Amino acid sequence: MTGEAPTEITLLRTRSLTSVVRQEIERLILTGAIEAGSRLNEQALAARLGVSRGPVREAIRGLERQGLVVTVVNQGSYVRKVSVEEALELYDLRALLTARACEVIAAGPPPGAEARLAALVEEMERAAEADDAPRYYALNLQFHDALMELGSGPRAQRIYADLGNELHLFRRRALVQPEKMRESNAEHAALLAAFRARDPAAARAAGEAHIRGGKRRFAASSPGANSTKPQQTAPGGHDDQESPPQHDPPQPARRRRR
Amino acid sequence: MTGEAPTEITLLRTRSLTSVVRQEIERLILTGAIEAGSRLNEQALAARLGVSRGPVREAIRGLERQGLVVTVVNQGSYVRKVSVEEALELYDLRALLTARACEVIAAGPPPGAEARLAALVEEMERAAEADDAPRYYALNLQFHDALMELGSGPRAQRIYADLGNELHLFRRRALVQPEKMRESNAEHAALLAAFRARDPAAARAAGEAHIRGGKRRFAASSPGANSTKPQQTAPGGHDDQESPPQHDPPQPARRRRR
DNA sequence: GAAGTGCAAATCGTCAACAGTTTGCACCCT
DNA sequence: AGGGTGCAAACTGTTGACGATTTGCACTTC
Repeated sequence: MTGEAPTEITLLRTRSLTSVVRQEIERLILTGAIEAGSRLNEQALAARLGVSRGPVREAIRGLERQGLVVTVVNQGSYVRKVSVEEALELYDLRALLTARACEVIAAGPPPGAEARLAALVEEMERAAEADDAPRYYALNLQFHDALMELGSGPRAQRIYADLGNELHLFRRRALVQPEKMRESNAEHAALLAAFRARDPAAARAAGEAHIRGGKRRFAASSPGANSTKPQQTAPGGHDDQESPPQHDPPQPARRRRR
Repeated sequence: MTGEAPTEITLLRTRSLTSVVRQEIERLILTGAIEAGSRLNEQALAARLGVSRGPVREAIRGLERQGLVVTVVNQGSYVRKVSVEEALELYDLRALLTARACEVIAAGPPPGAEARLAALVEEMERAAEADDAPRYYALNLQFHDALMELGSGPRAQRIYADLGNELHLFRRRALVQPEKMRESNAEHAALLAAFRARDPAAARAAGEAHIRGGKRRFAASSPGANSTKPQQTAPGGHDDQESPPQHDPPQPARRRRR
């Protein structure tokens, strides 16, 4: 062919296959196409993506470090299952980062920051009135991303994003309920007011309160918070430093075929 | 069995080769044996560790996600070089996490926590008086790890550890100066006092102040904070999402042989 | 003499294959 | 009939090899 468009082949020149594969697997996990707790079959994934097992394995290692999957030695990799306790900690950490970002923004907001945030709050208001939960959800995401972008460095933003992804793994993300949207957006408005007042302490408090509110709403909608033990968490304490006395079958999720 | 000691062979049964390789490469990087900015030669590493290139590549992917190395497509992986700006952000984030941990500890210290921390401060005091910087450094590390362990969840601890590792990449860690040790340990003592007083707010402030003090001491000892641009940082904004208009040779660190 | 061009070596990215381990079913024994 | 054992298939872990790209030196040319 003479006039080749930027097809897949062309993309491979500027981006490693491993990178593409990881992004795709990550997408599959986050959208729930792979569902938490299930096994990642390497050759099945390789076949599905039309590549060899090498890139797939490398991609999985990255995901492992990212906290999305856990791997058992001669057994395979599983999509990580976050327990209630872990999810709550994730909320706490996000609260910490958000609060800090809000503090910074209030101390010296970049030009256009307030207008941008105000516009988002405005749109969320309309979405809430229309009971358009998906739209509210998307806007809310944008709002928080903007918060982190305006008030944090790149490293903090990445941590925040990673925490968000991990949170997705908590058995089917709790959907926002229509009623909660107004409550949530009221907190957004309070945050905005603190920004306008140039009050860092108030902004920090409002930011933390907002995420804690989200945590509370999350905990309330959590399905009973199944009292089973945290069961399958990250292998070692640090990551994989040493794990001598610990070897429990990740879960009885059977291999399905044969 | 006849009584075989846990030799290398035995270890391979319980721990993937990739895991061992990654830990080793990480050690090489953190101890400075590989020095920041230099290239990671895959087959050289493979030969050195006595394995094939596969595990080495997988290990590098993990390190990449961890933020210790950056990879350019058809060129190779480099030990990441953190700029002054990035190092300062890392300090900020550690301050955030430490402050939170201190707050939690002061709110309800686990049994034995205060005694454990007090003992460490005591030892650091003696090390400072003896001008034993290496020992002080090690004890200080223990102290902060203990802080995180006592006042944070596992996820926060891992983030903290990762940030610490990244900080090691800032061109030859600034050594603690004899004089600074007393200053630093005084802050430790203040923290301890806040714990004993069960004053979360004071503990939080003291914790944050301490890390900020460390940041200040670090910035002061920073070699001029070379005013060159951040040059080689993480490729894309988020990680590797998309990086179309960016392709600068990581650095003119030449390939050395031929 | 300096800049541009071409070639060859080194190295990365990817693939296919081999060995070891785990797993699940079927069979056998009690 | 219930439980234990053995075997075979599937899958992971690792290796070696091939093709593609980059890079640095040498040569040519202005």
